Amino acid sequence: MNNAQPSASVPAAASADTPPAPVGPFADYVCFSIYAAGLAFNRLYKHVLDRFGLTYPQYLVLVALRARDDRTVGELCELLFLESNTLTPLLKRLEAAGLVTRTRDKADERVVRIGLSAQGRTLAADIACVPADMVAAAGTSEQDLAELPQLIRTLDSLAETLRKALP
Amino acid sequence: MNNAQPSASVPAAASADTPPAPVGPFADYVCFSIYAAGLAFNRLYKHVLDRFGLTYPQYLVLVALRARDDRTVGELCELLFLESNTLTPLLKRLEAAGLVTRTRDKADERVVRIGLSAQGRTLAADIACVPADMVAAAGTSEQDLAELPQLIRTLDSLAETLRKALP
DNA sequence: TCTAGATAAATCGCACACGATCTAATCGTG
DNA sequence: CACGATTAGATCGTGTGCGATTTATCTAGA
Repeated sequence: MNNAQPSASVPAAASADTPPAPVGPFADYVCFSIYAAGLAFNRLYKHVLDRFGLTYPQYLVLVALRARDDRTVGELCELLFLESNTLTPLLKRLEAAGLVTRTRDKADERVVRIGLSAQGRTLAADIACVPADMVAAAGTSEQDLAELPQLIRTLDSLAETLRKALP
Repeated sequence: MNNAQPSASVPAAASADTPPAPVGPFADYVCFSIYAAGLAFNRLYKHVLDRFGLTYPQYLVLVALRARDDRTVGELCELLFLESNTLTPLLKRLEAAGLVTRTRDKADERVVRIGLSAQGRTLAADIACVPADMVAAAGTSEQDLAELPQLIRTLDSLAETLRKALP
């Protein structure tokens, strides 16, 4: 009811101060904040990852493979919360770039295993500086940094709730 | 240093418990949490918005126009943090669907003004139930709800920092 | 054994999202 | 008034993302 709505919650901020949602500030506004933060992160990542020729999800795949190699497509889907119809073409692009290998599993021909090529392993090591680059590029304030652990916990919990709500 | 990392932080969770980022848990993991939460929200929105035939950004445009009509493309870009190259085709789709009108501004022929059609106004009123639908579909817990105002503040502040870091 | 279901990826169509670039219109300064 | 600079949208190409479907393989049960 009486929560001081920060002015950045866009759909409401349009007209002066009418909270139009009958259920309170949730749903619309937390969605939008996540959406907008995702856009902003993606844009900054584009710039930071540009010199590696990688997109953000491609970067995530390399980080996952650096931690452990020879993963199946399904494992990567689960890790990144993506569907195979998104990952398959992405992985083919990484293969075309010479960064990963895609081989049918001998034991189960349905499964495709993804491994790092030599070049991919080198790049996976090189991108270890990306988190630091992001912090530097963002010029993150101490205040923001202090709130991040709680932010992550809340986001992960929320995302888990949403994922469980789907068929 | 010693923050109990929830297991959902994917790129690290791959190998047992090695925090690979030299700068601490930021950058990589908060990005990923936002990314994953955005994916989850988007998927749930797809299902909720399906009966209206709208996507999430299309829904945002209608909500913005419901609050105030006859906006310029640039105003909508600013509100939604999108570029014209994203909004222009989206608005053309909404126009093709008969929901909005696109007219050149008489005073400044460079400007295109977006208005709601009669059908668009009806739909904009109908989608007022979407926030409640989302809450219902998500089965949001009381605990999550309590943390949302702080979550929104942190996300908006973070997004603002990121946006200011770009050219 | 042989086939009905289940499973893993892949394919298809559509809609964002962005960087780079283009066009048309307006503005600013001489 | 003129003309370079700016501004508002639009266009183009690439890369996600997802729902629906398809293909190939594997597994269970009669």
